[in-house]
Amino acid sequence: MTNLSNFFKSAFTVDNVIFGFDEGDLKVLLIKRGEEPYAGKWALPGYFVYPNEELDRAAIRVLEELTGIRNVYLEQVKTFGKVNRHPFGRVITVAYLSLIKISRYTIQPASIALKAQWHSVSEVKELAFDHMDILQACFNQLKKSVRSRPIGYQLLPQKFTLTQLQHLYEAILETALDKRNFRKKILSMNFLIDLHEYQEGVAHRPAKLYQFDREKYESFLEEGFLLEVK
Amino acid sequence: MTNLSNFFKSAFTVDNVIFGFDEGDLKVLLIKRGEEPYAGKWALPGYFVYPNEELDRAAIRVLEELTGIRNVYLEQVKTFGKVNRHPFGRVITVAYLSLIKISRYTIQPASIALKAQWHSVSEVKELAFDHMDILQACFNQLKKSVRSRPIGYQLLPQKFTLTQLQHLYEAILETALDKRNFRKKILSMNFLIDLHEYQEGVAHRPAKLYQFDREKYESFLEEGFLLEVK
DNA sequence: AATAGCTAGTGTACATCTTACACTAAATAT
DNA sequence: ATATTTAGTGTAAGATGTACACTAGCTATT
Repeated sequence: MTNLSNFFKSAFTVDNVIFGFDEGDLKVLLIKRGEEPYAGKWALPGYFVYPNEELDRAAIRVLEELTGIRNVYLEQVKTFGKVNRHPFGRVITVAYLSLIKISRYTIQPASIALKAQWHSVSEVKELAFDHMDILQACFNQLKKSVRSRPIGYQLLPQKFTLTQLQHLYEAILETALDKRNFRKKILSMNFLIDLHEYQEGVAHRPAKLYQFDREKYESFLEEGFLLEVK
Repeated sequence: MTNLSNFFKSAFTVDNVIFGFDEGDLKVLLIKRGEEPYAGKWALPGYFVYPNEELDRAAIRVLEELTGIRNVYLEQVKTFGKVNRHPFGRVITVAYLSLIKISRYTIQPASIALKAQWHSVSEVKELAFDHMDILQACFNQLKKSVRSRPIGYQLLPQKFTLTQLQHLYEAILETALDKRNFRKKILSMNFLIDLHEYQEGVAHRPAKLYQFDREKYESFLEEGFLLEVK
């Protein structure tokens, strides 16, 4: 085949897997589609990339257009390209991942999204296209990445307790962690600042409050680390 | 924009980053392009994906067509999609990675490849398109993945010495490793079989020969491990 | 005022792993 | 006989991982 124009008949989309955390529960943001194909079905918030648009920017734009969410960091995870994954033609999709604090964002469905809602990850059973595969791949990626860099900065209140941080890890890793070992490990990494302040108005012994040492947190983000917790 | 047909004017390609190892040197397989754009320039072996072709299969096909290499395991790494990365239109490319034993394959350039040659990774300075970026990203990925699963099965002779295995790690990680610690670590993982045989005809003390315990090797491939060597 | 209920917070002993480091062994070449 | 080359080996000290149970301090309830 020497006529390259035959190749220029495909399209590509971006799909965003936005994990949300609030008060101990891990969720994923889905939209109810108002456009064919799969109109009326739940799907990941995704859409076509404009011909003159960077992939990363498209992911950001599409997310905002469909859900109203902006100012999130999106990370490319994997590209899905099965021949018949889209009924309208050959469409490959680049999957992006983010993890945000649910209460910090207001969801405003628009464009082809009739609704946009948080769903518990474990309860999602059926999605449009191959979005279940994409969700699964991104969830696996999330679990992996938790072990190699710090999380929490976007997810917890500015002042938080060690128990809150532990619950975040437990939600993502889907496992229980030993309180003492978790504290030892996290504190030894030295990216938390002890505020010498305490919770107020709780019906039990109040917990100490911490915040992230932003500089150290960010240098770990770049360099990565290896955190194994049991 | 409601007319979706405007989106179906793009193309996608696959690009293969094939790392090769033989006798201690880490190389990458490049082709000299015989087609515009970048005719006459060195590039990664990549080409357009057919509209009815799976991405993974396309990567395999393109690699064979351009270089004659087949039966390799290719792993998707990342998708590159800068708007102007291809002068003929919007083309995003999915990068695939493999690591093979150079002497086990015969290179036969064909199709748009005028030549196909191994180049030392560290000496590659300029490539067509954004292929330098792609090469860099794949090299980083290779270094990472070496730490989480076994390598060598495809790269070393069936019977090999621990020093050969160490040289492989050193070539990929671009660092020197401590002989005793490396041996202790590798042997403790238990995926090597001591053959109780020795090198012959070498002008020094002959080394013991080992082979991989295929079952254990493969179960590690699936489950992964965490190997830190210094 | 006493107590029940709840979550916070803490230490240790043991085993395992990491790291740095230098000499002897066994072959060929001269 | 000796030089040259690579193979092969052990240990001590420190760091890290793991399992595990009790006391502290608040509010709510009676």
